[in-house]
Amino acid sequence: MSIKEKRDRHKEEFRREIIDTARELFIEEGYETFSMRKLAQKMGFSPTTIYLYFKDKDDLLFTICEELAEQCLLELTEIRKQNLDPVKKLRKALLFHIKTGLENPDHYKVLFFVHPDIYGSQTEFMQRPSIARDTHLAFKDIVKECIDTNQFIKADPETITETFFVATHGLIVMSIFKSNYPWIDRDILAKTLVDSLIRAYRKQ
Amino acid sequence: MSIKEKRDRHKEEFRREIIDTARELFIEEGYETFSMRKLAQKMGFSPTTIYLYFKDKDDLLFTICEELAEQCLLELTEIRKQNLDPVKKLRKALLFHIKTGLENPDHYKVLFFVHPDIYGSQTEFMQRPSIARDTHLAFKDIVKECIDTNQFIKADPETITETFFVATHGLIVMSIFKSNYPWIDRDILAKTLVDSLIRAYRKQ
DNA sequence: CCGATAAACTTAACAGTGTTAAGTTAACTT
DNA sequence: AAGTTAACTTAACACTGTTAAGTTTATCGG
Repeated sequence: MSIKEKRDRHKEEFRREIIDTARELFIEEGYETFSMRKLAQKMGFSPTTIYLYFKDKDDLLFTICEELAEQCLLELTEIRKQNLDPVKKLRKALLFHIKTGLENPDHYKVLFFVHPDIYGSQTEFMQRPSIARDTHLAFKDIVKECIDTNQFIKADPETITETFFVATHGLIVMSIFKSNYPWIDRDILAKTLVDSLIRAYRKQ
Repeated sequence: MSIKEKRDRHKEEFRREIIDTARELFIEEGYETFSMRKLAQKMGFSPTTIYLYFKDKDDLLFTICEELAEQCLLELTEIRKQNLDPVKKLRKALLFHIKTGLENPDHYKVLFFVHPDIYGSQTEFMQRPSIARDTHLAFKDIVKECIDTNQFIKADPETITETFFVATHGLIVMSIFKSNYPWIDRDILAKTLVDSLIRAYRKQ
């Protein structure tokens, strides 16, 4: 069994090597011009070899981007655990979401613009463990905290979470795809957006 | 000159024919699978012919989508002229923006996800006449009206306009690319988002 | 009416893309 | 040593957008 184990480990290592080289190429080339053939050439292998380790291009790119999403989830969990005012935590979390998106435009593109139906239905999404699900739940928990501590008006946490998410998502996406937008300063718009959203749900 | 005019008119007509056929194909195929070769085949021409009327694929698709954007601008101008409470007008305009995006996902994709730098810098964008510019200005004017009639707090109209725009944009984009999102009802989320944004800037 | 010019359109090709069936080489098992 | 299996490659399919060069067609001046 030791030999089989060794082979398996080697296979794992090679998979990692593909991921790492792919990430490099992906970052220097960007989503639009990344190609399986370029990756294969960079690795000194034939393009078909990659298909022995990944189902297809989307599968590979998604693996890369999920690793970034995982890091973000960790950071988000960190924010959630901090001994801070829930509203301040929410603000921090939303601004962190925006910051991460803006700093990793290509990763963000893959996470939200390829694999169109990876989410499935809501129940599917909520049952199957995924980083996207856990991130959503982390945000929702902070929102719940805001309501439970009477700082937010009584409203459906799910609705608030989705409202906040799409709004921040919009800022990221617009900034990523239109290089000169927003016209006003990015950071100011980010803060204004987040503060506006919070103000709409804050009591008094 | 009459013959030259006739030729020019014919050329115009043929251009229109390409646009109309392309829109048909574009709507039935969607952005991802629309191709110049399919269009040429549908028209009974060689693919190269299209390049005599349009610079490239993006140019053609953008022309199609700008026509929809033009219609929307007209509708928006209509709303602006209505004898209504400015805040109600703003609400109507924002909901109309969302509705149009959701009803024409492929057009929306082209308008915001191809031609990444058509906008240019803010001054360029503001000087060169374009539908995007006029739409932006139309929204901003409604926002100004809300401030001038003392219904909105005193804040920079440009900042508010951009904040509102990216937020609604986010809802549209998320709905378009993730077919099952949002989990809660689309229309409810749209109303919640718009009302939240307005609430954040409304006096009292 | 005829030859020159210009416009309209096509053929064939370039340079790519993702992906797969089939074949080859190398390593391990019996 | 022979058979099996895993790893990897070759060659091809079926596409994509785009362009240089060639052909057909129609208009214009003499």
